[in-house]
Amino acid sequence: MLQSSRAHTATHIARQMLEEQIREGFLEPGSRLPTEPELASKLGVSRNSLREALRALEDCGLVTKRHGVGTFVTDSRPLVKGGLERLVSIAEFIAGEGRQPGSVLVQSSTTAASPELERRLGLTENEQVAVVETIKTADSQPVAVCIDYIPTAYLPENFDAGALHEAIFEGLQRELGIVIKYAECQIVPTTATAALASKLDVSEGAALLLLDQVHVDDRGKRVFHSKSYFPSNRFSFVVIRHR
Amino acid sequence: MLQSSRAHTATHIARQMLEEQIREGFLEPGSRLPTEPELASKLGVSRNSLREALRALEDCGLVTKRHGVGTFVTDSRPLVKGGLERLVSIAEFIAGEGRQPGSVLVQSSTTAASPELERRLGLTENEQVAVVETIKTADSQPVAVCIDYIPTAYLPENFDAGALHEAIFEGLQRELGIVIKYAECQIVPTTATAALASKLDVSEGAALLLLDQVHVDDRGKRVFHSKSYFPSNRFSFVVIRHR
DNA sequence: CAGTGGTCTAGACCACTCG
DNA sequence: GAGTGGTCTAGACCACTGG
Repeated sequence: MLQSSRAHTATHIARQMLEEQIREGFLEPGSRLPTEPELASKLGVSRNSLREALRALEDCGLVTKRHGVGTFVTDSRPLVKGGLERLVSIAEFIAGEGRQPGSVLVQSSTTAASPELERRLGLTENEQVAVVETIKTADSQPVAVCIDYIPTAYLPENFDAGALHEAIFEGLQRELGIVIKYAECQIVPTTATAALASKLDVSEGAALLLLDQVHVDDRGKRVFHSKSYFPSNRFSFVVIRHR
Repeated sequence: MLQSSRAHTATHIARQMLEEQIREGFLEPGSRLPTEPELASKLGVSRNSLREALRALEDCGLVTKRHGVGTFVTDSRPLVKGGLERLVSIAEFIAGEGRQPGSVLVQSSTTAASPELERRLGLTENEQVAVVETIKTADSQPVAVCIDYIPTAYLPENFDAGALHEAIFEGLQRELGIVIKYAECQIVPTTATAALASKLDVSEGAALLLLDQVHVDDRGKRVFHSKSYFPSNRFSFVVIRHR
């Protein structure tokens, strides 16, 4: 019996075994799984743990439950690409697509927060924010322009916010102990201004996707704001919408 | 003790009581909740049920948990508007914003499925699809153009697919017993063609958001495809992205 | 080390679906 | 009515955090 590096928990064990059997094709798409009590005893876990595992698989779209009927292996292929529900950095996103991520610093400065920023981040008046603008690349090709707005109040004296540009999540955690837990992401279609067009190597007026995000830490504090611009044809974002 | 209409389950009871106390301000933002065993006994439910309730509240962003520390009332305001993770019809979405939804049928016809459609819906060759195009309105103002593609194989002989245009989810369920469970939604920024511009009353080249969706039923079958176009300034979509 | 949330178990009963 | 998933309970132990 293979043991994976970590993940001893009963739920993980059940999830892994089921997922493997489904992905390897031992369980036919469309076929019914054994009943929950049966499966639980077969896998040597409690029914509760099994149910947690099944829930995870259902979230990934691998199985479908029907109350009073049974649990079935989903018979449509996975298909899913992006998965916007998960908050990952652009670099992680690019790496996940099998390409080489890069980041070019365009500018790093400090200005007064706009009223809009004050509202979004819950700042008091007259606060300063560090503004860090970068171009993200995949295999050296520009794929996104990202502008981060970080209140200087959170940063140490004379801290160079530009140093965070390559990996802001990791940087905040390592340098400042701030753990980003989720982002509220507003999805806005827009068109390329001349400035954005030249940075992204698209024509002016081309369709862009703007992800306008407020990042919140594990204490519920809104830590920073970011705007990321993606050309429509160079990235594909997907969300699974449940009824 | 108030009883709400339905929702007797222990989890729902716990969730409601906590949510009420948070929203009414009896629990200060940022304050710590009692420990789970305490809360569970106070609310008269098992710790397991309480934990399910807390998980739901965490998903809504009302509370935040920190392992080994406690559970806290999130201190940022809710802010959330759209919530793209939930699959709701455009009419429901509009009604949820407090406006009057409407639907105008533009055309209803039948054609051969494109290769792209065949791939997305897993069709065999030479299948026919019903194409239903509508303009969705909010308080009589156009806010979206929606085109649905439904394989005729799923429809009864001589069924008028145009009849579904007002409420396709309900129609499919009532007429055909098909229950849509989720959609795989691709998010695509685009610009208005002349045809779309006139229907949406925006200028040509204006930024639009296209939600390109494949709808899947409770058996994992991909039932129909839809494309919905929204002007950027008339709708706002939000996703909560968790790390 | 004490206190917290995270996970697990075994057993019970409820709610839904379908023949 | 038989069989399925949905929910609940009580009690136990594990894993993390912070003083």
